[in-house]
Amino acid sequence: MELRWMRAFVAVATELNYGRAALVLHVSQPAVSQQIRQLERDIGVQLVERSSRSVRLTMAGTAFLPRCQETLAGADAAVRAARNAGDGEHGLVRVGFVGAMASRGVSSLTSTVRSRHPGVELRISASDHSRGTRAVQG
Amino acid sequence: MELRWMRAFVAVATELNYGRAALVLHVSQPAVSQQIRQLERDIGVQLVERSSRSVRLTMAGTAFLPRCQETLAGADAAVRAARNAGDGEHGLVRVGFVGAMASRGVSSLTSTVRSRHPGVELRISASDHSRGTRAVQG
DNA sequence: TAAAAATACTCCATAGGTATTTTAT
DNA sequence: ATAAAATACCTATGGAGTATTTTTA
Repeated sequence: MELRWMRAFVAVATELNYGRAALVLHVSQPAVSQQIRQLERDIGVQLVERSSRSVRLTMAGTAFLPRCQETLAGADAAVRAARNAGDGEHGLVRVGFVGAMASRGVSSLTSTVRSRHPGVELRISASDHSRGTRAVQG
Repeated sequence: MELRWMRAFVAVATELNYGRAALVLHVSQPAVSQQIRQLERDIGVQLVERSSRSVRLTMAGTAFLPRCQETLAGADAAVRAARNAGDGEHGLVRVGFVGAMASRGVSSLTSTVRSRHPGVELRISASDHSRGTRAVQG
């Protein structure tokens, strides 16, 4: 099963017309024909009843449609969730250390942070006096 | 977004090891690498933090995983629903008509039934006497 | 006969495989 | 030194396009 085929099926089921479905999907009409055939081959069940004059859904197609839409919506939600969680995972973080702190495992810590948050620019500065050292995010 | 990539991601997130994920997916290890890279390119966010010694999920990957599993489960459910609805849409149906019934729009009716339920073998018989005419499904 | 889907074919992109290299422990 | 992922490269399958044919209302 591939989402491409599901998208094609939803377009066809919605438009009930391969040509219009093709326009919606921004592909050619034969491409839609092929996608539906592959989908049907994959499932092993005919979903669309075609003639040169009308397109209808079979019972299987009717049962498939809402689940298909749910799945596509779920995929979109998954992508949004990932992008959303990824936001904030970039920018600049400045970190300052004072005195002996600077030599105690800082480098392994920074390499860990750098590999785990590769989009974040991390700037480390060691200093004897706390003046001028600060952490800024964004 | 394609389900293939989601399947690869779930395998990697589960195994936390590209080689084992490849075994689960029945593909080679470089294929898994490529699928994850395509997935990340598609989403535009890094999902997996790799080194030659460890595989971890980023925050985005952690957020993506459960939604991904839901989506894959949804796709399976959609396929099952279609197959289930398709069941019973095959077999043999014998239909008999008596007298004038046989000539009143039967052929258009049968052609409609045949196109809408292509897996069903439909046998029509016209008869003057009702003896021997019956409907059987299965 | 006209509108719409299927078919035939061609081309390109993507998927996947093997061999090898890089990297981190 | 070793185990694991990345890279390079090659091949093949699938996807998509154009042109054409078939079908049915």
